[in-house]
Amino acid sequence: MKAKSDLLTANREKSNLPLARDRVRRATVRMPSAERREQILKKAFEFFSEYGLTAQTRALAEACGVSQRLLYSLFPNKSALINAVYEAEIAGVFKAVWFVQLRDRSKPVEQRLCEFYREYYPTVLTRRWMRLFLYASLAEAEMAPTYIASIIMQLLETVVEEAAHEADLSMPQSRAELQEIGWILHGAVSHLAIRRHIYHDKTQIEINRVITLQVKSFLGGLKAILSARDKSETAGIRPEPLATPHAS
Amino acid sequence: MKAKSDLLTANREKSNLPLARDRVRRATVRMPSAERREQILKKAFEFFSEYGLTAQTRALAEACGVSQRLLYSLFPNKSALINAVYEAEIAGVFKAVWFVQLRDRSKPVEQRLCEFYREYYPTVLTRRWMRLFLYASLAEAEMAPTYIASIIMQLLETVVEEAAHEADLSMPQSRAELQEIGWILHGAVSHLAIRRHIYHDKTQIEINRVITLQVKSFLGGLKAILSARDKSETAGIRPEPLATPHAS
DNA sequence: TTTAAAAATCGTCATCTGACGATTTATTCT
DNA sequence: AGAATAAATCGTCAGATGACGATTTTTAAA
Repeated sequence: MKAKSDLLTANREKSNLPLARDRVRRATVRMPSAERREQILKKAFEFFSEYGLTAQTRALAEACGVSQRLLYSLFPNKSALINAVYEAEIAGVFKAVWFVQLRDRSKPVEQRLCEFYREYYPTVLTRRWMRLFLYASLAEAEMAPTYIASIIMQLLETVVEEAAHEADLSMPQSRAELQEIGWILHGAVSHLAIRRHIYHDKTQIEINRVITLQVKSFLGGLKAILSARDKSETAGIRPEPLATPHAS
Repeated sequence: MKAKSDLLTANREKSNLPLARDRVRRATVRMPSAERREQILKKAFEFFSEYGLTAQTRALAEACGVSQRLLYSLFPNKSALINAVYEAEIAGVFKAVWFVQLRDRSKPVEQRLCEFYREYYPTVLTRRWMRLFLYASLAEAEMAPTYIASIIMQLLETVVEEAAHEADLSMPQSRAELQEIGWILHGAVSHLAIRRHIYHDKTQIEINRVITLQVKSFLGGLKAILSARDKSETAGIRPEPLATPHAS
């Protein structure tokens, strides 16, 4: 057998010989190109996130119930198609309101963080999003950094600033350190998504419960790595070398 | 151009026409098959972790300086080759001593955890290890769970047990919850590796510094999610419903 | 030095795969 | 209804790509 072991590729399982008659069901209805384009992008998102960026256009076309050639009428090439999917489904899902909600000091930070991650997790860190993001990051060097640089960095700063403010802790000395601290929580939540969606972790504990644990742990831990705030300053990064002393 | 955009595949960059003469340097020295096998496995590790499991055997052979056919004399097929790599380079790198060191109560847990992760990170969570692990996890469902189930679970329990013991905190009610708590730290460190090796994070903060922050944060946060220990018990999971109360 | 076993390569097959010119089929406009 | 336009498919090309039988080359034993 010329198998190729499904470990390596992700072709349609359709080994059933495509006899001339009874041909594969193709586009039954004619759509305006823009609409069909959207439909294909949607399917492509599912498809590539499941089988990887190296999965074949023929298989995608089949999944769309459309001829492979049509893909090339709507997109100049495979790479452009993938980029379009990435643009639509990866880069554009973060909601701007989240920043507002995270800064709403009428609620305690713990609540704000829990609420945020309980929405962020099922909205952004879905199986499809995670997988496509990882496939893209592994293959291409630019995609992940773009998303992270433009959005996550801002998020990390907001989270740490709000948490530090409420606990009366001084902000980290440098922006880099601030980000690493923000990543402690954001990384834990992201890794939770990776475990569940990529590593197929079977843990049954409810997501919201886990997020609560992570948020509580983060807020509690913050006191151990940031020094108490010297009354005066309000927010913003002060290049004050208070620093966290190295340990051991 | 029939490009295929290097986003999608990972063929040798050798577009330079392989003129008949001046042919590619091939195995100059004859090796006993076992030795050559090892050499190929080593290269294959670099190769597949860099370009993904779908990268081509011809390119691998070239990287090895060996004919493609030889690969098939040493391994029954590509899939078996990949499994051999995974077995050797992914599954077998965890050092048993680490468990002993983590349980050495003559040192404070913070020190033990820092020392452990400062060794675990550069030993296990290397660029190659991470990338191959992810490629394999994305493609195959069994690989990650095997590693995680057999080793990491045990690690998580050790970490939480040691940390809880030193801080006089009661152990979590269930094994599942214990693991989720252990993942807070382990996930943060793992995600750090993902950021640096997969997302190409440019942060310049030294790894050991970050690990210190994460360990401190974890230990500090533990007090916020585990209740103080009722004097008596020593260790091991007690199915005592002390539990961490749900929040918000 | 001869010779046999092992190591390594050559050459090739069958299929896969991205790409796209040519053609057909459906829809809309007059 | 007939023509023009857009939607979709057919069929195919050229280069990949896993696999492997046949052959050559090296090494070491006799």
